[in-house]
Amino acid sequence: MAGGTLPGTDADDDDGSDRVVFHVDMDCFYASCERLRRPELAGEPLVVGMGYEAGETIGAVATASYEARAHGVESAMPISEALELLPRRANADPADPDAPDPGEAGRYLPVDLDFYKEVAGDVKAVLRDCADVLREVSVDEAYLDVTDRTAWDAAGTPADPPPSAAAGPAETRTLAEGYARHVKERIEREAGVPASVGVAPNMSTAKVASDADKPDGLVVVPPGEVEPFLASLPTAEIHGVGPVTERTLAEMGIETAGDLAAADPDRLGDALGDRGRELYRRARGEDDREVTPTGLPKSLSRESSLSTTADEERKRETVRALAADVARRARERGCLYRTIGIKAVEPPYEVNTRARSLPGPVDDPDLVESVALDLLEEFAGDRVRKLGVRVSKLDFAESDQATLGGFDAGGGGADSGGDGRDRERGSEPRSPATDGDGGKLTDWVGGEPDGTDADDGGKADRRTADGQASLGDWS
DNA sequence: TCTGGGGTCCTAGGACCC
DNA sequence: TCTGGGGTCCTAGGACCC
Repeated sequence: MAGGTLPGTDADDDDGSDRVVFHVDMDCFYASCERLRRPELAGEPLVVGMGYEAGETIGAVATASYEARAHGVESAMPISEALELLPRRANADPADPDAPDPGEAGRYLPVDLDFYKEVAGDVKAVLRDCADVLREVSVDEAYLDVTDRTAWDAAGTPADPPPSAAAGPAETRTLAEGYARHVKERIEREAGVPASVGVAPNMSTAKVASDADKPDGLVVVPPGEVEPFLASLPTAEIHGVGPVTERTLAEMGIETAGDLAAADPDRLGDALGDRGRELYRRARGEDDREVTPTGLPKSLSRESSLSTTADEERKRETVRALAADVARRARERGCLYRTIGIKAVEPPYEVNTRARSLPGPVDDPDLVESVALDLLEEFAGDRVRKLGVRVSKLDFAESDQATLGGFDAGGGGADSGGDGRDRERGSEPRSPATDGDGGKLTDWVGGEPDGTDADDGGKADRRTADGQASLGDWS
């Protein structure tokens, strides 16, 4: 075992393993990044909108600074609604008596993900340096297993008065708390953005802890205090409880994590399936998931909203663009895909998905387009408000190392983790369509959505409805 | 809350195979 | 021809997360 650095870190745990898990959660990350490069925005209400363009009212709130949240602006809120709560500061003209009060106005900026990824790269560098196992959940969130770097032992000398931030009995400060503070301060110093850190013996509790005192929080939940820490929280605070589950639980009389922990697991299982039993365990602080490094993606997709339309050419044009983009990203990341799908959202908000699997993995932009367009045919004549294209059943085995980590070298770099390491190299260098067994192309290119044409011995009449595009690659 | 974009995982039914 | 059960793969939808 690598470095049982501290006395008592290794095998003294009674209940199997007292791991030390950190959950690091950047505070309103996009807003913090904007302030990093525009310090004059500090202290001002700031809204970062996705799908937003300067001066427009379209899009949704990706991140609101805490100052903006004080005005009621929330994540995912339409920009138009946010603007009613918090007018644009640009409109606050002191000379105009009708203009909003500058003190009651905020800044609105569009999302600049490439820049945020650069900053996230700095954060990631600190985290990698501080932990043996790092799982990046998203651009602004990660789990660290630091069991081998610190411990739950009480910190030695109570040199200074407890900073009071940590939950739990302040008098029992632990080495883990000190280490978390160190990590937090390094992030702030080296990346220039604030983070909240939750410290606990497992992932799900650490997650809740990082959320418990945002922003700039540090909440430590030692092994013995997990259940009491969780007990008073509303069920929605438990990771995995969304609006639907929250309602279901409430109907069962379960309002808090404490209620959940005391509920009958079989009853939860009946109501919610395996998830119910899992949530029961989490509410009790039981979570033995290992912190594992971020893996490679399982799917890649693009979608975009349209003003509701039934215009066929408009829909097809949108799908073509989305398909091209998805295919390009797949190629950049050096992955093949075996399933191509679309999403069509009809008003008011009916989500439809259709997908078709291929005989073997491919990297073929033309095929993505033709299959996506073909799947779209089913919605001919329907009004849609959003369209999407997705590839899945990804296969990185054949990818050349060069492109694997190669999300554009420059600004965009530092993409989410999973830089292609590990991965049982699948022995056979698979090339597109090797195991394709030739026939039945019509099953997935051109032709009717399904089943028709009884595939008569797979004669593969290579000229199909409209899928001529890339069949060549396959025969 | 009339809803932006990129993901993950789970469930359920059907096809197909043995 | 009737029939059981198990396993796998596929598609579609749903809930959830950030």
